[in-house]
Amino acid sequence: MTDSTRAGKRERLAGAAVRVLHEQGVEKTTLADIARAADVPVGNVYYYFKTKDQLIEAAIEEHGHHLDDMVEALERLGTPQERLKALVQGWAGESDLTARYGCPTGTLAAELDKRDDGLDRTVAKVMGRLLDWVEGQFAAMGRADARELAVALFAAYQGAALLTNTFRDPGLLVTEGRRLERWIDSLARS
Amino acid sequence: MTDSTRAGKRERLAGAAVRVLHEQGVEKTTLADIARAADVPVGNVYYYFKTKDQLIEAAIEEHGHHLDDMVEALERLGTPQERLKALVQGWAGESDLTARYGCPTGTLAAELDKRDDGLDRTVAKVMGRLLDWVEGQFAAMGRADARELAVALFAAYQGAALLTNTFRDPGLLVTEGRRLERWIDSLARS
DNA sequence: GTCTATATTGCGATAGAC
DNA sequence: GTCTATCGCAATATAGAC
Repeated sequence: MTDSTRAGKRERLAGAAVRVLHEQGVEKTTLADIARAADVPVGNVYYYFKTKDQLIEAAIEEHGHHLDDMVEALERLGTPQERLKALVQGWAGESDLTARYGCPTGTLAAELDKRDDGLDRTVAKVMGRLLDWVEGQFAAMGRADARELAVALFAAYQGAALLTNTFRDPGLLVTEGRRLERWIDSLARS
Repeated sequence: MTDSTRAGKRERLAGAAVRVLHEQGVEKTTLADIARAADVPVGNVYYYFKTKDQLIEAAIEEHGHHLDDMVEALERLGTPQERLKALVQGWAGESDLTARYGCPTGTLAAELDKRDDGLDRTVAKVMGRLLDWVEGQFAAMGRADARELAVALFAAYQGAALLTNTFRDPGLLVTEGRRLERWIDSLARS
């Protein structure tokens, strides 16, 4: 195992793809862009991934693992409302990156929907896992309408991320985050 | 003026572009796709638009006029909360189309952000006009935090449209629409 | 297993006939 | 003004040398 294969080129490519796809979007990103970011020769990509679609799929799953790790960290907090508010604070903490490139999950979902391949189903699954977890938190708060609340919270973030990106204004996401925290508190009290 | 130039090929092209760009996305749409939809020969497009970007720009402005017309119709309603609720109902009424292709404005904004040209600023202006109008309605309701509320309402819709599209479930937008209507009512009463 | 050189394709854009 | 034929380029994918 030489130094150049350290960490595995396949993993390097998938990891670089997550970053570059977020910054440039799926359509504007070439295999050369990802290969350069991963420090792997262009033609070599096809040894690890048969098609561009397979590399994108690996990137989506890698991104899904990031989200799973985040959820795992949130689980350590004491109450559901603390966990949800920490989730919102995490989103607000990425407001600068979001202003530049949008929400990684949301932009991916929007773009992949326009393609013929089935990759939009893959992002939908990743997004669905996080949405289910949010629903679980509201359910733990004793809310019968947990699903509807989960959709509302997640949609509020996704929309705020889109506006933040469109108007290049990180403050929008921060302000909306504070509003959502107050909203979560109000639900916990009722 | 022959029959084939009726309505103007330039207008036909811009109008067809609005539809096709919504359905297929900017990147997947070729000039040939738009020309076919407008029933205009491919090469002829360049007589009316010097570049693909200019055609997209014309499509954005055409879409902006649609939104302006919608706002004009809403203006005829008696109270700000009626106008805002009618806006939400209009969004919910497009839930099937939204499940298939997403919000026309939001998907356009997300995609154009990834491009080098300045077209993302053009969509931002169009979206900004609608956002300003919503803000004006909340202000007319006597709310000092009108801007924040406008962002919250618009973001809630944009996010719900994204989830509706991602999960291919029109019901999400309908349910979220009802929640937003109750929210508007609660603001009017306070 | 790794990398280079090249085949292939599809699209934006242009030249120029009518 | 309208349309056809084609150029040029960029990007995916492959063949095959090392």
